[in-house]
Amino acid sequence: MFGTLLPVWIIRMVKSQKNVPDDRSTEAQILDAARRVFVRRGVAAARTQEIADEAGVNKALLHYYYRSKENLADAVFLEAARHLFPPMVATFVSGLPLREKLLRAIQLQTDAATANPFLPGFVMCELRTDAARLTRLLHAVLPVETAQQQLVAALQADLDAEAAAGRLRPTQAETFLVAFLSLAVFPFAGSHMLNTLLGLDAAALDRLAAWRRAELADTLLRAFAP
Amino acid sequence: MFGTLLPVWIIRMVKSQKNVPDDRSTEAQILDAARRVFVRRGVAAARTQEIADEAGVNKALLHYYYRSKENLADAVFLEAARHLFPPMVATFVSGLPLREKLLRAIQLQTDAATANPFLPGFVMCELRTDAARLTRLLHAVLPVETAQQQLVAALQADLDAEAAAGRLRPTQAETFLVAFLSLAVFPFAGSHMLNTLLGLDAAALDRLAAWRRAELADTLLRAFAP
DNA sequence: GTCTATACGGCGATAGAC
DNA sequence: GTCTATCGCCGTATAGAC
Repeated sequence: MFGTLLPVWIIRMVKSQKNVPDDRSTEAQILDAARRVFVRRGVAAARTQEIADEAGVNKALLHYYYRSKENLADAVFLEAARHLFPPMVATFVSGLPLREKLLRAIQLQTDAATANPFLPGFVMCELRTDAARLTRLLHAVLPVETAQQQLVAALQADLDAEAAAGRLRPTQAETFLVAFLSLAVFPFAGSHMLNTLLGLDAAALDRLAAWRRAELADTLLRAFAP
Repeated sequence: MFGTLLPVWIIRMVKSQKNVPDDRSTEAQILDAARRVFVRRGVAAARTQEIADEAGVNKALLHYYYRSKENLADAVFLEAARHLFPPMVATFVSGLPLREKLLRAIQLQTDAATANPFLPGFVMCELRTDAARLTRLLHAVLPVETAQQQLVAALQADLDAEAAAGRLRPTQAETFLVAFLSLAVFPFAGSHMLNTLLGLDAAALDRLAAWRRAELADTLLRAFAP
């Protein structure tokens, strides 16, 4: 259907508007290799040669499929983000009780960070100095403004209801949300820091992750109790 | 006292063993410029030419004083870390009541992160994939193992005492410490993420910082209350 | 101490052959 | 689609004038 001499990024632009399934051979191998190397080295320190070696192809093929290391990093991010952000937003705007929302959100975040350690580090580090790029990537995954408004509005309604019932203090949704994200994301994003700074090894970090799955929702609710 | 033809990094090695005050002219200007450029671009994306321009000196002088970009980044880190980590450890091993310790620690962390946005990002991002370097740098600032043990032991004693008095649930020091660091550090380290993801502007982040200074200690204690 | 000038090597990007 | 060869940028390093 597509001429074999067309650069792949042009084919991809057409396919992305037509739901044509991608060819999952060399292109996917490069993406998998890139994810592994990015996780191992960080994007900045990753060498395209190492990615090519790990994928078993030539360095020039990376350019053929993705045109630049930056695009390759974006593709890795998007693949992971599509599996995390939409379900996360859907959870918070669902009709579930607040405690159930928190439990599901923690489950989503924990599973995503375990399956894909790339995501938190990439967002916090590589995109730190390029807000425009982060904005562009997020808009490829979510209707950001709409999702923000709906999520914050739904959470504020939950918090107001809990406050009216005397189960929580009056609380701003932003405050609660930042506390939630801090407790859920930081231990993954900063695992190296915790390892060196506090001497927490992989086993200790696993225990903490288990604690979060079991206790974080109730701990957070207790933190904002009257 | 030192020959003016000796490379500065050798002079520095001698001075660091003798408490000789550094010359605070060109060398300090380079350090200040490097800090600004590193904060603006991230270390990996920072160009040594931009640092030299910003310091008003030639690129060769960077090599004369610091030998490499990595050494320059280390120097920026050490300057900031010396002002944060030792007082932080001292606070936790002091004889103050737990609530006072938390209030002081939050004050220290907030002041440090405000005065020096370089630190959390540098540790979480640039040192993420180089544990050996982080370890080496920390040992230049603190007796890491000793400090870790004393801090965790002191905190565990506090938590046990509070639990015995019925004011807290039985709590592991590691769990409490990670929760504290998450809530105190993440909003700074991930400010760009919060900005784009949740639409929090600088004013909103300032309000959250004010909230943490005023409320975080009690919120954290409430989170681990019976 | 500070500068100009220059060289080397690594790496990302790219052209062109097949 | 895949490869070889090459270009250009940048960090590092050094020589040498003042």
